[in-house]
Amino acid sequence: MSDLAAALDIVGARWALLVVERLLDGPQRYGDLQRDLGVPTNMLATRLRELEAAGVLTRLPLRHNTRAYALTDRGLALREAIVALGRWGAEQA
Amino acid sequence: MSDLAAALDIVGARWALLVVERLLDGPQRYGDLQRDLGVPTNMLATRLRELEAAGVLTRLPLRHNTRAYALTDRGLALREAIVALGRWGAEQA
DNA sequence: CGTCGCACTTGCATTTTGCAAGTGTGACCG
DNA sequence: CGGTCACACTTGCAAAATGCAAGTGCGACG
Repeated sequence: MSDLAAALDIVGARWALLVVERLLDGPQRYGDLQRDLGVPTNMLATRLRELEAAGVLTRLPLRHNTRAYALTDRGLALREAIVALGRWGAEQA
Repeated sequence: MSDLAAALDIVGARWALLVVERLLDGPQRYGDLQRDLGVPTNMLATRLRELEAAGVLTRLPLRHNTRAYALTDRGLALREAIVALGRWGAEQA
């Protein structure tokens, strides 16, 4: 499997990169991600579980039943790729 | 829709970026892509149609019922993003 | 005129995604 | 102490995307 295929295996699923992009601005709560991205709640829950398992993000417990999701170093390392893809997308206007 | 979302709308589908990556090495024929990537033939046909419609690649007629697929400028512009994602994928070893 | 390679298409099973509604839990209000 | 609320999910089911296997069309070549 190529390097690109390995990357897509982790962040190639629908919404995954968009979640990571949102977290580049700092930790976010579940409801914030949901409202900002418009992602279906079950998909968001699934993606967050997968990305946590892949070591891309972690859960930070806040108060009682509230937590925030924050990128790990591995997640932050996606910034370059996300910026590059975003620039490409912007050029298609 | 964000720039990233716009990009993923075009190259976010499964196999799409892998096809583009393969074409960064130069034009390829259908059978070559299929064998090199291990992509199901109907998916490959669908992706090639979509990527052509999006202006990412073009068909170059060779002889009779053979053609090659080549990236357009728009397709070549994905190189930076693909390299960045590939590097990230390599770091996860 | 029959066979071959190439580029697909088609039919159907499996998997992923999406929508809508429901669940659990602790804080806060009266 | 009971009721309501916000938040973070889970669940059930329909729709869409993906994958597998087999089939089609069509020039070239013998």
